[in-house]
Amino acid sequence: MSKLTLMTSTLVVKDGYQWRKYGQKVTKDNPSPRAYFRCSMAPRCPVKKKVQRWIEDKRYLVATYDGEHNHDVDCSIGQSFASAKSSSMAGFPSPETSNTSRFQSNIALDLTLSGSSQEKKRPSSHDSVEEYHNKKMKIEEYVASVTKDPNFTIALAAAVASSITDLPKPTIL
DNA sequence: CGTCTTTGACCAGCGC
DNA sequence: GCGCTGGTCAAAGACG
Repeated sequence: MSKLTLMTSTLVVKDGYQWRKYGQKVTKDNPSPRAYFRCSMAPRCPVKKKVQRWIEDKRYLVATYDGEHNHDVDCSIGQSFASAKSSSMAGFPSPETSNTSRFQSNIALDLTLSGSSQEKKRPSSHDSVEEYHNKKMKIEEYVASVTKDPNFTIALAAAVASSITDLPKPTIL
């Protein structure tokens, strides 16, 4: 739950649009809760987005877009999109990608979690090394297929740019 | 004080 | 017709 809260706490995600969460539901096919978002940049924008953790690997987020934006990306947001505050939505496709791939699913790579020490993706006591390698193979397979997509390069560039421009400040605790 | 998130309740569609 | 499931609404609380 806390991870989901983390996921949904950021309103401006890196697809350049502003989203408002209006619901959350646990679906049958995926134990991870699915969150429902609406575009809040334009009151009449019919676009909806469903965000759910990928069942194959919960480090990844899957965002499904429904509809088409009837407005442009806010320039300020669109620009800050490259250097937006780091959120777990990192790796979203660029605004252009989102528009051209309307009515299609977009995969959002959760890059921040990959570096999270809290993530328990290492082989645990009940997670054999073989199983771990199996999962790793699946991920690599998925990555290989994704990297063939030219849009992925754009998304990756945006994600890398954001991580560079938003280097964590030295926190004094 | 205004905005946003959370979450339980409600509704509609679909399969049996 | 009934039950299940996905999607949406709306009230309450949290936060800046």
